[in-house]
Amino acid sequence: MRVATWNVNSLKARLEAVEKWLERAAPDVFLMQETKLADDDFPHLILQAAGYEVAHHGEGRWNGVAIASRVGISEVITNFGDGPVRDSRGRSQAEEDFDPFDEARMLSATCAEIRFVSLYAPNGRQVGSPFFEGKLRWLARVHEWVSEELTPDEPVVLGGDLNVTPADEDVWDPEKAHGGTHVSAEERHALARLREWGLVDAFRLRRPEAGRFSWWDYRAGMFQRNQGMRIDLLYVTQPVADRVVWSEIDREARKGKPTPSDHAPLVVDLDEPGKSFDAGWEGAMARIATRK
DNA sequence: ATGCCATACGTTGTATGA
Repeated sequence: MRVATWNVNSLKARLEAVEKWLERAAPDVFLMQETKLADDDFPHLILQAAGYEVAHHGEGRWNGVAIASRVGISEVITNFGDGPVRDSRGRSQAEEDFDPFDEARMLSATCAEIRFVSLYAPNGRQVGSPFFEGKLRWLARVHEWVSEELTPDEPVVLGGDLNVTPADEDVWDPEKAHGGTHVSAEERHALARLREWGLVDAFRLRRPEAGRFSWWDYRAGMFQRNQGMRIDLLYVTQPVADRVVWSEIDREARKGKPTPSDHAPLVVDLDEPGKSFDAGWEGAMARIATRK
């Protein structure tokens, strides 16, 4: 069984790229973030034609999370079960009106007897800003929800764009990484609490090396220099960790035409390897190592 | 120190992203 997560940075802009990638990698369960769609605008027929049933939780202009499955989908929960979110089309963007719990950032469903959670953490903007405080509150809510609703001995896959690097080897240069967000001790502590509860970083079970990132800024040739961050994660409970046989970030998907998402998909295989593909790391890492 | 690029919304610019 293959599990994947990808921040697509607008499913409307990326629909063809996503269709092609589903053929390329053939995941059984596929978490998406930043669909940037209202629920009514989700292209269910196109995903259905590709073999997937989809649960989507959107709000229009920003955010939006989904779970696509070809092994069934049930028990859908949105926004921590705390009620509807606000439509972001035409709503206030004032700082004092920011509330991450009024945004479409959390969706959960059961597929093939595993509880999946698709997450899109707030960006945080600047350390110490109201947006950063909101990000920490939201990450704490993830921990609270997991603690109250799940147990570490049941199969859980919690993943998505967490907007936090777990450790320094997950960022090209912690000093230069956006003035502290995504690398701060507070944000990393929030991830550590999830691990202490019973979640394991599935990618790290199979890929211990530094320098394999899932996000690169569009600007300044960051991707070509492999100056990025690993902020897209699949955290799994031990019953799932025991089944992990392979993992990779698909760097090739960051090259899509006409424009790619600024994130690459993360793939984890359970029980047996899925469809094989060249993720493009071997040549890329060799070229980067020889560059001045 | 800032822009670099890309998205949506909607219009020749603004907000957001990480």
